[in-house]
Formats: sequence, C-alpha cells, structure tokens
Amino acid sequence: MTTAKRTNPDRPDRLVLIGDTAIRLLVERGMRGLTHRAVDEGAGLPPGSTSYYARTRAALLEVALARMTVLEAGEFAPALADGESPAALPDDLMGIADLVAAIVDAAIRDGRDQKIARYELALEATRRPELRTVYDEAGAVFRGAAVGMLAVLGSRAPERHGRFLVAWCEGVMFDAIAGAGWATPPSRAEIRLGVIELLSGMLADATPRPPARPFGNASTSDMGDSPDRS
Amino acid sequence: MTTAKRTNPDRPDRLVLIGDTAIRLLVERGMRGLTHRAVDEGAGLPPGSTSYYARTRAALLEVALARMTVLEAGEFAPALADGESPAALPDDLMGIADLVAAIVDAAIRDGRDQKIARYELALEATRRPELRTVYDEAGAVFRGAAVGMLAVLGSRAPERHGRFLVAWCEGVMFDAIAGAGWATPPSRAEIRLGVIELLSGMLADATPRPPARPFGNASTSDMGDSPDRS
DNA sequence: AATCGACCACTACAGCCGTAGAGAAAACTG
DNA sequence: CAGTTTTCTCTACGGCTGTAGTGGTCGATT
Repeated sequence: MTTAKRTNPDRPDRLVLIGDTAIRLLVERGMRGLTHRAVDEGAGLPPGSTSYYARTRAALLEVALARMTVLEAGEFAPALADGESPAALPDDLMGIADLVAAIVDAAIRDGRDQKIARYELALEATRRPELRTVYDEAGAVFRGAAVGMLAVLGSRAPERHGRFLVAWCEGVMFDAIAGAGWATPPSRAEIRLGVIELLSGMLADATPRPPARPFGNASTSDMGDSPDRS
Repeated sequence: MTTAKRTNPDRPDRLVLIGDTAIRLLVERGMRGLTHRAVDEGAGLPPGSTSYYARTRAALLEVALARMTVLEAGEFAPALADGESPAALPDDLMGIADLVAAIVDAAIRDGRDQKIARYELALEATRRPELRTVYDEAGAVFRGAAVGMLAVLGSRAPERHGRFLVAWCEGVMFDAIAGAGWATPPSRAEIRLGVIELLSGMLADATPRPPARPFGNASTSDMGDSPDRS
C-alpha cells in the first residue's frame, strides 16, 4: 500500500540501503537534510533512484522508519531474548537493574545516532498519523517487557510501574543524548543505582514473595507474552 | 552578536512576534516548515520582514529559541519562585510530589506545543553548538531546583538524584507527548504516585532529619555523590 | 528647514526541492 | 532467440528556499 515496490526477500534490496542512508542523514543533518537527492548521493546510487523507490516524501519517511524498526529489533534481540523465550529475562531486582543499566548505557554510548534518528521520527509522527502506527508498535514491545519484569518482581501495579520504568530510561537517554546533560552523561554505575532506587521505591509494598510463574498477571490485556507461545 | 537588531524594551518588537510565530510553525510543520516566508505569512507581516530581522536561517532559529526560553521562564515562575526566593519551594516529600506532579501534568496537557517545539530545537542543537549554549542554561535552572529539593529532603546524593528526577519527568512528558504512550497519558494522580515512589526509593537511606537551611543553590560544586569533575 | 541616518518593505536571483514521466536496460517467457 | 513485461535511469518542470541588495519612509538633529 505504501510504496514498497518489492518485498522479495532473496534480494537485500536497495530499500535497506536507502533506509540506512536516510537514517544517517536524519542524524547528521536533521529533517531538512533528508531529501531524495541527498539519499542518492549519500548512498552512491544513480540520481533519481530514491525518487523511484520512494516516490513521495512520506514514502521515504516510511522507508526510514521501517528500517529503523528492524534495526532496533535486532538490537534488543540479544539482550531481551535470544530465541523468543522471555524466560531468559532476569527475575530478581539486581539482575533486572543490571540489564536495564546495560541497555541504557549502551544506548547512550554506542546507540546515540540510533536514538537521535528515533527522536526525529517521533517528532515527525506527531504530525503524521501513518508514522505513528509503526512507531507505537515498536514501543509496545519494549514496554511489554518492562511490565513483565515488574510483574515478576511482585509489583502491585505492573502496568504503571513498567510504563514509568520505560519513561525513566527514556528520560535518562534523552537527557544524555539531546538534553542539557549531554556534556556529562551518567556512568553505567550511576544508572544502575538509579534503576535500583526507582525499582525499590516501586516495590516498597510489593507482595513479599514474587509469584513462581514466569509472567502473566498484568492488569490489562496484552502486556507481553504468554508463557507458552508457538 | 547574533542578529537581534534592537533590544529596546519599550517596543515589544516584531522580534517576539517572529519568535512566537516561528515556534508555532515548528510545532505545526516541523523544522521543514520553518522558513522565512512562512513566518512572514503566519505572522501577518509584509513579505521580507523575517528575512530582515533574521538574515540567516541560523539567526531565525536563535530568535525562536530565545523567545522560547523567555516563555518557559515565565511558565515556571509562578510555580518555582515568585520573586527569586527558592524558599517558597515545599520541603516535604508530599509537597514536592504535588508540585512536580502539577508541573508535569500541566506540561502534558496544556504545554504540549511548548514541549514539542523544545524537542525540535533540542534535536537541532545536536548539530548546532550555538543553540546548545542557550538550551543548556535553561535546563540548568530546572535541574538546580530539583537538586535543591532533593538536598532538603536529606538525599545523600542530591546531584544524581536531582538529575534523575528531572530525567524521570522528562521521560514521562516525552512518552506522553511524542512517544508511544501519547494515546493514554498518565493521570495526574498516577504521576504523583510515580514521583512519590521515585523519591522514596532515592531517600531510603536518607539522613533521618533534613537540614534546616533552605537550599544552597547547588550549581555544580558541592554535594556530588561521586568524585566528579567540578 | 534641510539633512541625515536608522528602520523597514520589496524585489531579485541562484539553487534546491518534490514529483512525474519517457525511455533504456534487464529479466523473464515462450 | 524474439517478444514482452518488469525494473531502473535520467531528465524536466514548477515551486519554494535562503539570502543579498536597492530604494523608500520617517523621525531626529542641527
């Protein structure tokens, strides 16, 4: 429907090259620097190619966003679940703090460009509903994992706590990457401390012993994955 | 030095009109929609006016950012300090939670446009050092207040805690405004709960009785928890 | 009162933008 | 190997963008 002409999997199509270049341009020059011709040039493609694969500008943005979703999914795959078993997630506070700190620290240090491009597209999605959809789906996965972890820890409000945990991470990352704290980003140890404090505040009145079953009792429906999924 | 021709206070100059219009365009159409001619049109000025007051595009961005700094300062003035007495800030956990929740809630609900423009400029500042400066100063004020409040509450690491409190707020706001949680922003009560949990987690090992002296305007020097640079 | 200088409106121009379409090249079919 | 369809390259065009410059208006100065 959008513009992706060929989804043939046996050719790693120019679309991913165009998407990667678009993301790079977004980071280096912002929304104003992302143009069809700039992508052609930046990707070493013959002039007009981008204009052919993404006829309109909206289509070009969708290509970039789609590519970014793929990249981000691949980024969290090793951390969240190697196969698709969420049981690989840690189930104690310290383990979760380690994991979260590792993810945030990595995002600040190595994933800076990724994040800037994401913010740029998030802002654009403010004005383009068609981007919003894709964007939200990606976020739901992340949040689902957080809700699941909070549930395992015995939180009495895993939905809200998971959401605020994600928000905390997002805020720390934004501050360190694009905010006023860019000059002195927090160390990984500081992040870890922060996560521990946040979680222990949330769990002050948690059920004393976390339930034995992996995940599964969040207030609303989706929240992550059921224990067994085919 | 930048481009502000006239800082004469007795004429509320076209510069503020231009700045306001630039901010509005930033929100409605993004960076790509902010052009000299669009500002002329949007502000009802004769064509060429914006191009005269802000000869280059960089100058136009600075006008917008300067105006936004003023607007934001005016926004927090009633909440933070009417004169400049920080003693008006609450000094107990619940009072602070109320204040923070009120600020964040207001930002999400009434200050959405303000925030979007701010994010847009923050991203641009990633690539323009001259914007960075102004931007950071505004953030420092906010963070300073947070550090002060945490110090009053007896935090053992007010620098870090204040910073993470601000980051938490920033994350909640971003999520609700431009992030995946835009559809269901948290209620003010939920935000309040979140702040209380965050603060109580930070203050688990706080000094039992908070010090009596009001603040101390912790800029960067004194109370860092880690051996950091000054 | 004439001059002068600041302030401002308007126009010009070179360059880049999104997008469309015509035609070349390649791939596929028989 | 001829024909046909798909995939791509290249060029064109109207419109918008940043920015500089030119001349006009108006108040202040002497």
